[in-house]
Amino acid sequence: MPSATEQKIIDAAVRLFASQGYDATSVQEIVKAAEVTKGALYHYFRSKDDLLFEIYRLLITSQSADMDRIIGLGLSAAETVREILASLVTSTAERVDETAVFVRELHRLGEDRMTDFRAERRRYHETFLAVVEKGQADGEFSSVVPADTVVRIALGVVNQLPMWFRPDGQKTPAQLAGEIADFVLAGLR
Amino acid sequence: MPSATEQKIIDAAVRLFASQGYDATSVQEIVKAAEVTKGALYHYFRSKDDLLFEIYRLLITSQSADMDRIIGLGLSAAETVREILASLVTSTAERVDETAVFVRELHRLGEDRMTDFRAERRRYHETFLAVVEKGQADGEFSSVVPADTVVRIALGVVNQLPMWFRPDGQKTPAQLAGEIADFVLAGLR
DNA sequence: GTCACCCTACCGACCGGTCGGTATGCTCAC
DNA sequence: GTGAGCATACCGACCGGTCGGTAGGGTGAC
Repeated sequence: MPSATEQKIIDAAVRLFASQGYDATSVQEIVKAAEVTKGALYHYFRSKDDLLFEIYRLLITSQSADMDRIIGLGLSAAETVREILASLVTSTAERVDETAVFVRELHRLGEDRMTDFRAERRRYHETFLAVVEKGQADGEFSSVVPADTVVRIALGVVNQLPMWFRPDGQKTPAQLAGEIADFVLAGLR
Repeated sequence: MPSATEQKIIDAAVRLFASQGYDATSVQEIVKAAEVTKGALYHYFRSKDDLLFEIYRLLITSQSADMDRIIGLGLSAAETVREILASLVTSTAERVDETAVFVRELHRLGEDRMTDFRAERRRYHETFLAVVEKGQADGEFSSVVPADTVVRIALGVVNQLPMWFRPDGQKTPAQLAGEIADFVLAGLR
């Protein structure tokens, strides 16, 4: 449970990192935007890197929880794929800044954290892959395109969302989620 | 026609920007890796930003030329989409570093260059879009998923390629290009 | 009740070091 | 001789991080 000050710092950092990039954003800028002081920032975070990592952690945690919940519903392969994509697209659309930072600054993770992260992403990737493969094995999905390529495409699309999705655009996140799910499922027929 | 020195600088910069990011790479590092001096770098490029932009320019120019060439062949919609994707995927696979830098550091473009870039990307996007829309109008493609979403998905996948494609992996660029084209076309049936 | 004692939360001036960029001059092909 | 193609020494701005200090609230001994 983050304090109000901590939350202000994270919010400001996400916004600035998303619009300028991590390195191009100074700690001074963050504290100014968050209306706190440097002392406050370094009271809550051990380093600028730590702050970045906290942003990642919040995002990954929530995405993994979503996926686990959907898998737990025990739906058919097609329905599971649709739900996973819909949940991913809508949650990403709601947090475009976090996702933009995440995608763009991933390489800044240190050795240890990168290892942790890769393990978590691998788990995520393979859970999704298993759903597609099961659908193919059961004959619910076509096997023309290998399952791993399908998963790569599907997750890649979501990561690119921040590049073109605009909250004030014509399509609501839910609409978009539906279209993307339709397209991916069509490719699996 | 860039001189040998100029080329060495660009190559080194691409490699370093791709692995560490633009801001995290100092001009000192670049000249050291390129085995030239700062004087040489600032003889050919007006600023570090200029160097980055030159990398963009080379990539965009070649991609646009590829697309124009394919459109000029006058193939069917399906064949055109397949060729565009195949060409994009293989050329991106051959230049993962450039593409990684491009995707990651886009936001660093200044006002003017960003405007130029958006115009060029818009042109690219709409040329592709026109092909898909024509295919849908002619009944060659399904219209279940709106053309603009299909184009976004297709181009998004390519931009994400550097995140997971490995030149020493199991799949050749050509194989991958085929699979991606298959999947996109399947979604258009 | 109150005062000594702490503790968390926060402040902001300051530091060593690095960065992008420049000024100046050499050298060699033409 | 003169200009393109570099090399080298150097500059001022700014950066992430530190550190001595403070404000204010909780708490337990008396």
